[in-house]
Amino acid sequence: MIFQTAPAASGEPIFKPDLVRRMLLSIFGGTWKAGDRLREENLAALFRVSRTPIREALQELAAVGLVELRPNCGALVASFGPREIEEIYEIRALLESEATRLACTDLPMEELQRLQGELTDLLSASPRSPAWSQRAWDADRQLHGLIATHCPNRRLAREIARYGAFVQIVRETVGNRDRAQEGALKEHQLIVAALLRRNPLKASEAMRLHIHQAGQTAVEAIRPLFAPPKGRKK
Amino acid sequence: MIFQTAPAASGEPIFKPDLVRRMLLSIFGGTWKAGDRLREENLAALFRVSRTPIREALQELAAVGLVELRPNCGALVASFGPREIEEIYEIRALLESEATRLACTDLPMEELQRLQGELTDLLSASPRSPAWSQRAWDADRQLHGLIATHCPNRRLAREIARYGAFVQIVRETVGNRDRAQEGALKEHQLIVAALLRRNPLKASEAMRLHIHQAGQTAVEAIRPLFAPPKGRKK
DNA sequence: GAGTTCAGGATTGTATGCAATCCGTCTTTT
DNA sequence: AAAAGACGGATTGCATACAATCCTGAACTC
Repeated sequence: MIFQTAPAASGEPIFKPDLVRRMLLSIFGGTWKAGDRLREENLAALFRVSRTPIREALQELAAVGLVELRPNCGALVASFGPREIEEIYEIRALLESEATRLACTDLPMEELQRLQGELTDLLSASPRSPAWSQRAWDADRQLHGLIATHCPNRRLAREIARYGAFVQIVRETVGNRDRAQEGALKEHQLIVAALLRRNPLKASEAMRLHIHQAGQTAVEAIRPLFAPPKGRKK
Repeated sequence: MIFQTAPAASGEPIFKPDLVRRMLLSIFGGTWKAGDRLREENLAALFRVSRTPIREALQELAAVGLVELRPNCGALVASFGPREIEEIYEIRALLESEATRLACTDLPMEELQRLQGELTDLLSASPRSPAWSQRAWDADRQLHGLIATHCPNRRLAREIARYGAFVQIVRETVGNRDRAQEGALKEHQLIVAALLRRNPLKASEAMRLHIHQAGQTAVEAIRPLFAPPKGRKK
């Protein structure tokens, strides 16, 4: 098991935001395999709710592409291997680099400088404790969030946010890898430096590279989970 | 999905997609204004169904961004003026230019040559009849469809298809404008020529410009509808 | 008179029951 | 015996009923 997957017969009722999230974790965590057919009644029993919220949760998951909803045939779990992860990061790289380019001139200097300081602190900190990892991820979220917030194309920001769930879950799956995090922080420094110089193209390209790197890390971390072909290919 | 109602494999009247499409047309057609609060019970009465399919349709519309779904507050019709159209075309330009770049080497020569011939025919045809417009739109769809089909990043193709609904509806709103269509055909020629030369960067850039131009046309066509807040709406 | 609180109505969220549909299997006919 | 059609179980799609929540407004207190 990759990480703590939800089910396990807790007697407490589940509320909708949690419901979607828990189903998402179950899907991504490997409770079900790609191509599995999810039956509403089973899910309803599993999560202790009726079929109605289950159906709505499935629709939300289908909108993000985690399940395929076929009329009168139920929900099929989408495939989610290294290839799909790579595709997602390719799209993220596109969207976020563009957002970086567009937001570059609007980003408040003081925020950028604060982030720059935080990045320097993090990289010079000696112990790579879990707390350090947490701070590093917070810094990552702050940078991406800052750009999304100041992106003049609101729909673009929205599309980026759509992929936030994936990123979050991939992170939880990948786990804390100091080496990768350190690399990410250095890439962040490049981005912030370009933003401070108000150089949209440089910043955009730095962001593209950063997400490309993150994608490679994620793919490498996930590949072993899919490497042993345990037969269930079809 | 939402538009491109099921490929007519079965001629039967499909209920739910039809419902979503009708709501979509109502929203975009001006039955409701931006910010209007849609109440499920009213919609249910209007479309003669119960609230359950209405809720599901609203979720689908929310997934595409046509309504904003707020917990316990119902569905708010999203704003849809020139600014939003511009944003959409900006994103389309990003996605489709990348898809063009990725698909460039895989596109079958014969299809490209056929399209090239069709474009030449269309541009040399003298009468700009409605039939000509139809053929021109078909050629447009074929080009974009061809690229999406051969795009190795399947999720990217899926995201592009998500915006197909907007494109379709914007077209119906904008109507056929010969001058714009003629320009689009010439841009198509540039794209196809680059694809035939297997030049991904040139093709990608040509696609980006093409969609940018189409976006400008759409914005100009839609702006007058929003300039005076008088009743172009019912 | 203004702010607060509580009650009532209105609206969304959830549960359950029923109808329509699909798939597997068995029977019947050629 | 093989193929085709029909029947039954299983599952999704829809409708209705109920519970929880939110907004409105008015009355009450300070």
